Amino acid sequence: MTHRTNSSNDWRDPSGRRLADYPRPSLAVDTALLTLQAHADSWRLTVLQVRLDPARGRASWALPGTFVHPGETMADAVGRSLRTKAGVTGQSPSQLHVFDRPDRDPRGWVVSVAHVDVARWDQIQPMRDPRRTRLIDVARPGRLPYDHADIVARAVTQIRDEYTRTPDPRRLLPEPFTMRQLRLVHRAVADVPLQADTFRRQMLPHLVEAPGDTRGQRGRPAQLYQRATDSA
Amino acid sequence: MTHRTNSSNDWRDPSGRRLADYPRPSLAVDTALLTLQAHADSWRLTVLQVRLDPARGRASWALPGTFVHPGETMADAVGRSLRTKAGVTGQSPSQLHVFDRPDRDPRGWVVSVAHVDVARWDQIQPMRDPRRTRLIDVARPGRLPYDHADIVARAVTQIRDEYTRTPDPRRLLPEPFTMRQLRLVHRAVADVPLQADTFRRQMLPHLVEAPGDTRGQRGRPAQLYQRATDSA
DNA sequence: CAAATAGTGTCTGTAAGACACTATCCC
DNA sequence: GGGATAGTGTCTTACAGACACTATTTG
Repeated sequence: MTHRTNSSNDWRDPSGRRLADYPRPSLAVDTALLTLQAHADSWRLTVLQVRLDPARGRASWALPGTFVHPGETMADAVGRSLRTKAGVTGQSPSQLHVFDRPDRDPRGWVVSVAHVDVARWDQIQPMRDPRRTRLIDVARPGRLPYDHADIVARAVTQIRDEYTRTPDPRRLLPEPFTMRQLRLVHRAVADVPLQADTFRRQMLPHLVEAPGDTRGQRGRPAQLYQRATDSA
Repeated sequence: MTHRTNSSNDWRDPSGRRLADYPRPSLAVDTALLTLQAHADSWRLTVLQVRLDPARGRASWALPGTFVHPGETMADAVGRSLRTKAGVTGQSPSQLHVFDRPDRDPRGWVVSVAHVDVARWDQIQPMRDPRRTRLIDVARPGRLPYDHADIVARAVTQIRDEYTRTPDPRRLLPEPFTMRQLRLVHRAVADVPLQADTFRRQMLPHLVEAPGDTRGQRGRPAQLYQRATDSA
């Protein structure tokens, strides 16, 4: 909607009514925060869930979400919900889909914008309260209320798609990193084996060599890399 | 946001307030309806714009949009705005992006969900009122208010992306069609020359032959095709 | 016949996928 | 040396892009 008007909240439409006189929905955000969890010598891809109102009978889990407050962007609200409900900070989720069935929430007219991001759990774990948060494998996210199972499925598809094009676009790895570290991260996201030589040749055009010494591990020392500027 | 509650609008939060007691944004939809316009013996890709409030001085144009009403989905609102503002029916736009800067609309807190679809103008033209609607080349959409220039750019990118994968996914062509008709439509969307032989070999796996006679045109008659079920 | 469009044969370059091999470290 | 990891050479297959050619119609 786009009528240009004088800049004041006294704006009135042709029938003399102000914007605030019309019914409006509540605006919510829900976030699928996919997390890489260390598991044996690789990673597992899970999704962060938070406990709903523990007073209400048996455990019930959902994606973290909140209503958007006035003066706030959806990104602000996502950050706030992750911080207050799961102790997670520093994420920058992106929009995934808007859920707007008028009857989707029994509390009334609530439109929810689903968001997605990825993080390594070992970088955000210190703030976790295990009684209020849990990490569930993305393949079996459990019973989730509302559209949350749908959100998880879309989130996984979205992130897998991003990770087929470019090296670690969500910056799970700090630079510089070795090709092996990059491959293990991509392996966890994609959930299919990635052959080392093919993967290397796909990624090399989007990487530049970085200085540094990787001796001290088993095997031949590896070259360090950074993301090339063309791959963000 | 996702607390499971009893299904009634009397729901109250821990401080005893109802949903309706919290401030809510107005929810709007805006639609970039890209249109293929016959032009010489090919097509031009344009975007539909509608005139804003003609009483307000010199002409000003914008993408069609409206506020979402209670009980309505965003898809409903998009259909209503296209019908009442441009006389266009039968489209099924898809979500593109949510614009939510708190200060983006001088009338107050307005969150807008941008949508996109494509149509052939010769199929919707009969209802057009030329004083209230116009079609502008997508490369130079003119001065547009709010985020509308951004919406057009995203819409074009989105549609071009869809049309690189599959034959006419938005069903601009009625079945059956010839390879030439398909190529001209894709050519207009992509805005780059498409070589006939390469295009054919890319599309054939997603098409099945259809019966019918195409004699009566210039040159050798062409095979008719339908979309294969795997390319919806 | 010419003009026009439809469709195929084929060459070249590139890249994915796979396997084998070499390279360089730690123990 | 043996084990482990890093990295390269190279073969096969596939396919995009391009050009040339054949095929079938109208006028």
